[in-house]
Amino acid sequence: MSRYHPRTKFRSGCPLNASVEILGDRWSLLIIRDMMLRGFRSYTQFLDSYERIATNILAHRLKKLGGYGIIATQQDPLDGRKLIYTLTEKGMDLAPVLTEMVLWAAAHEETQNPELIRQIKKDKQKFLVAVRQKWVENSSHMD
Amino acid sequence: MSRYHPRTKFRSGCPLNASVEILGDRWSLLIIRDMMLRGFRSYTQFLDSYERIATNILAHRLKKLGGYGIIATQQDPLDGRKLIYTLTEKGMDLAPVLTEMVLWAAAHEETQNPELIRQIKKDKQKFLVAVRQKWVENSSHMD
DNA sequence: CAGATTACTTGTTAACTGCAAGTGAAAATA
DNA sequence: TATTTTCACTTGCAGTTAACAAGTAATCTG
Repeated sequence: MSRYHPRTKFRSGCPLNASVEILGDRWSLLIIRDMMLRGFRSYTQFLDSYERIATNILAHRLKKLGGYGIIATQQDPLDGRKLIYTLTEKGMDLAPVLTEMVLWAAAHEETQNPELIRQIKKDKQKFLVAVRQKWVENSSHMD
Repeated sequence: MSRYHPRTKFRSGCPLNASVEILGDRWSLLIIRDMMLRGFRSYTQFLDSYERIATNILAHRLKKLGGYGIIATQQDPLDGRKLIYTLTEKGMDLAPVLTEMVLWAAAHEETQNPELIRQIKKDKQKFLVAVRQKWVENSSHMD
C-alpha cells in the first residue's frame, strides 16, 4: 500500500473529520469530478482540466487518492506509456457529496454550467443513478 | 466587506470548484459542524473542539467564512468581551453537504458517533428538518 | 531513427500551517 | 479598588505545502 495513506489515525473519530482529512483540499474533489462527470481517465486529461492543477500536485493527489482506495490504476493495454485511472466503488460513493456541493454553490455563488444544475434539480435521484450507471458500463468492459 | 472574501473570481465557473475554493481546507467544515450540530457560538468553544485548531487559523477561517456570508457575528449583550458567531441561511444550507460527507466516511472509514449515523440513516430528511428547526429556534430569540 | 507524447520527478520560490507567546479590553474575584 | 482571569484575538517563527518552471525515462509515431 502507498505511503500516502497515513498509518496515523485521524485527529478525531468524527466521520466528518475523516472526510475532511481525506478530501479537504483544493484539488482532490475536482479530480474526482473529472473522473465521475467528464469521464477523464489519464494524467494529461487531468492536467488539461479547467482549473490548471500543477503537475507535481496532481501526482501527489493521485497517490493519496489511490492510497485511500478512492481511485485505482491500471496499464493501458493499447499504449504502454499510459495509465488508466478509474474510480473505485468507494470513489463512486462520493457522488452524493459532489452533488450537494454543486447545488449549494449554484444556489449561493455565481457559477456556470446551468444544464448540469437543471438536471440535478429536476431529479436528483435519477441523476445519481445515471452517473453510477455510466460508471458501471465503463468498468464492465474494462477487464 | 472583509478582505477575506477575494475579489478575484474563481479558477473556473464550475459550481463544484466554487464550493472547493470556499470550503476546501482542513478546518472550515469542522467549524460549521460545531455550529450546526453542537450549537457552538464562541471562539473559545471552537478552540476547545475535538481536533484542536490553532488560534491563528481559527481567526483566519472565521473571517473567511464571514466574508463569504456563511457565518455572522454579533456582540454578546451580556458580556462585552464575547462575540457570538451564528450560521447564516447560506451556512445552514450546507447541512446536506455535511450529511453526505458523514455518511460517506461512516461507510468507508473507521469512525465514531454511531448514534449520529444511525439517526441520519434512519430518516435523512427528518434529520435535516430537525437540524434546521434547531437553528431557527436559536436565531429567533436572538434579536 | 527523429521527434513527439506520457507520466511523472526535481529544483526553487512563495504561500500557508501550526505552535508558542503576547496583547488589550472587559469581567470576575479578593 | 486592585488583582486576576477570561475572551478574542495578533505576532513571530519554524516547518510544511503549493505553485511554477524545467527536466527525464519510457514509449509511440512518422
